[in-house]
Amino acid sequence: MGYNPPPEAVMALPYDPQHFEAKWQEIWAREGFASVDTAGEKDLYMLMMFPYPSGDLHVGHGRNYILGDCMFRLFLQQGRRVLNPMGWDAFGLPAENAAIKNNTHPREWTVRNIGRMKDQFRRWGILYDWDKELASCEPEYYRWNQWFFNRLLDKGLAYRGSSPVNWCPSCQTVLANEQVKDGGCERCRTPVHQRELEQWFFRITEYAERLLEGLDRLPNWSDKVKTMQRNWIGRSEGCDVRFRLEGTDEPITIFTTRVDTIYGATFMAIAPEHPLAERCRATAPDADYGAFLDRLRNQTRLQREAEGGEKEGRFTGAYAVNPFNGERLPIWVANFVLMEYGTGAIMAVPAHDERDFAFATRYAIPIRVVIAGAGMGADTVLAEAYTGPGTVVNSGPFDGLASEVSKTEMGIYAEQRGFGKRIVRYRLRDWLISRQRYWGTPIPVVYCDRDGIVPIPDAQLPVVLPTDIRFGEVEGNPLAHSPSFLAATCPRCGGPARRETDTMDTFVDSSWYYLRFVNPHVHDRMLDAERVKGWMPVDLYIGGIEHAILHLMYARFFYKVMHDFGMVPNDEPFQVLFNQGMITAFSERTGKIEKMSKSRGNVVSPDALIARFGADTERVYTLFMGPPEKEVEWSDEGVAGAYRFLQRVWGLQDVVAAAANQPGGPEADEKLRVATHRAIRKVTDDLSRYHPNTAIAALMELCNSISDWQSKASGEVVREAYEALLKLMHPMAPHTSEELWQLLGHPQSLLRSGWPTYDAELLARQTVTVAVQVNGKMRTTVDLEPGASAAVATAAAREAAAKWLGDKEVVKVIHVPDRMVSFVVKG
RNA sequence: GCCGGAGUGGCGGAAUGGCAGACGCGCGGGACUCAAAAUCCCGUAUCCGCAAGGGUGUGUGGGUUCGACUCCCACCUCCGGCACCA
Repeated sequence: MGYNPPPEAVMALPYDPQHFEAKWQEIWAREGFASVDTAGEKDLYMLMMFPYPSGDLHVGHGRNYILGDCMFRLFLQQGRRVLNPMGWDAFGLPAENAAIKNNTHPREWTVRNIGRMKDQFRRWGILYDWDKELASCEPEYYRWNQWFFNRLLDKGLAYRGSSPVNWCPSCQTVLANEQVKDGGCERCRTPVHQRELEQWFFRITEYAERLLEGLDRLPNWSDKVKTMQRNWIGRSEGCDVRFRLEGTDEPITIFTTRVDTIYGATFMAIAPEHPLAERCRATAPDADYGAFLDRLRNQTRLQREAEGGEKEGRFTGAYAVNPFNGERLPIWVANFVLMEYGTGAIMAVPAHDERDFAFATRYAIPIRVVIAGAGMGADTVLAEAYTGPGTVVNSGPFDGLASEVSKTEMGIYAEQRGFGKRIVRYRLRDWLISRQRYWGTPIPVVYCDRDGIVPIPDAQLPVVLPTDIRFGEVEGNPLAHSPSFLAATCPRCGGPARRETDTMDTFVDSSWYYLRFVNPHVHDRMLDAERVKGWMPVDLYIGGIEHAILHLMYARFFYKVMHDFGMVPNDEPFQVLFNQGMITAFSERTGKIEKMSKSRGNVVSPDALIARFGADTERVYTLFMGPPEKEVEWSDEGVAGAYRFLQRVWGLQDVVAAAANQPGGPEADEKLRVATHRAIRKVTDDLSRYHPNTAIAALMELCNSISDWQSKASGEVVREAYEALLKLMHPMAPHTSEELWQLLGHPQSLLRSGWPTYDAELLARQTVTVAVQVNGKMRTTVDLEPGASAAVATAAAREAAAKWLGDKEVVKVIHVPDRMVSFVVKG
């Protein structure tokens, strides 16, 4: 059996995707398959994370968009009304750096790249509703960043504050905590420095609890992303306790999660940046105290981490009084206490905290057990800190309580006496949005000598980026050197004012673009309440895992704020989140398998690939490589396999034509029909759970079945199989399937030809192969009618397994209908 | 250290607790060809065996079960995140 080539005369042309791919791209665009009027009823809103228009797309980028297009086409074939827009995250540093390098304007570079990328999408056969296209660098878009900034300001959710911030000397700007990775700038890896600066913040900490709680209502987000966000938010329950600075009435507050150990505190430790540390400069006993402080404060995060947890400190000379027992505790400055977390001061309990233990050991500070675990007593000498639970000892009135109980009791005690408070703290910091760069949304405020910080009234928005800027001529932010931009009028008093020259973090843009897509042509307001109510939330959001914290947390924050403002109908923007894995490749330069990137020299360009094999080959291969959520390595051999598959499908048109009038036979017809309908069932199921890889495997099997039965089945059945194959493969290989569909004589696009349904009755009446086990070992199989009774199945299985059963006693028979029969025998 | 995910042929990978290795790549053999490429057909976990057949196999060790890649416990390795967070 196999491929019997039909006579030369009727042979179709060889598979040549160059010949028809562009044609179909044009037809799809012209017919407007992707356009949706959002004034109408919502069916489904799907979205890919909008890209930064960097210009060069490689096959690794393709994965995201190809997967999305595959799902989109499936939905369209199934007759659904789907909003699937695309836009550009168009502000950002690369454009500005390119402008400096080439002496152009960031806009030119950006617009050119957008053009290139749109063209790339088209050549991949990817459809979007381009009528909804937006670019965040357009005043039409970013004016709403400014408008929303004003709303945040109204509610006290935007504020200007001073705090130690991360400064990247290479990018010449500050960064949010979320944008610092391993102590370096996430973009350029330059170590960041801490600087005390006045900057604009969004009060995301106000929403910490709700950001945390909301995660529980997102069953269709991966645990990975949710865990990352939970870690980032870093909730911990504890107690603030107010100590007194000895010899004064001055309080010094610490935060602890282990108030149950407070009788074991033998010293207090404060961060080098703590105000008290500075005040003790003159009186501290160690001569190098001041130098020590300066050294710690000037350390970068990276340097601090490089010290590998080595505990170091100096005695300040001051003492704190423990409000629980009146004991005086020496106050030390310690390198392991962070000013950013809690109050920047801790009570140190060496017996029950590893860090405190290490520090106390080094500086010969007493260690006092107050929690006795199993086998421990009040006088146990510890070789290491005991951090587990136990019975409270050496703790006055609390002795004998279980540590968990005393944690609550002591908290209540402190509250009643007025020197403490049970409290929840978070690791999450407020979102620093100021950037000292040009290519971003101007922060809409002015500084007036008389009125101070004055926001630009809504009616005067947008504050537009000036265009008379020469790039590369001055250090730092060119806005700060633009006299026309700087000079402003105070909206309040009409006097002269200086305009804010910082721009907004580009993550502000991406925090709400998915809302603008619903009403991109509404010009008098940010959002159209009706349409937003109709279409939000996004049902399916596809993007890379690299945004697990940054974009996805900021967007959730914005959405919750908007919910509180009554602007959106619910409080989580993305129902289902699908994170596709990276495509990697071997890099000659580094000798490793790594993420594709220009700098690693391991990119595969889609241009050459499309020129040689066509876009469908790249699509099929990309989807076939492995499950889309996993990381996979690109292989040129694998591409050839995808090409071969498409070629075989193409070649089958001759087979179908040759079989057209043949009568077939009942057995062959049934066999091929079963193969066809099983494929329909499997492809439908697999695609709906985002497994295009196994869906393609099923298509390959159907293709093999058609080859196998083409000469024996009737022309009608062969054609049915082939038409199903074309419909089923359309989401993965849209050009090839459309062309073949048309060659079969169908005037309508596959996008309007429906999705096949399978004949459940046909599949249900097929004989089933039932496994036969003896003592748990798989021995043989029997073919049975579906739904065979236990008696029938057991009898057949007993006969088939006679060889293994012999005359042994059958103790038990387990029958799983249509699956297996298992004998348990004795002896 | 804590949290999440993963470990299956030469490779990418399939398998609601019920025939492990679908499908593809690669490799071997064959057909076609003067020859090669392309294409098509057959084979391809491993060990014993000419074969029929049988043994062993899903990171390691235990457990639950008639039956475990799948569930439970302990451990190892890799990937990702957080990390002196009090």
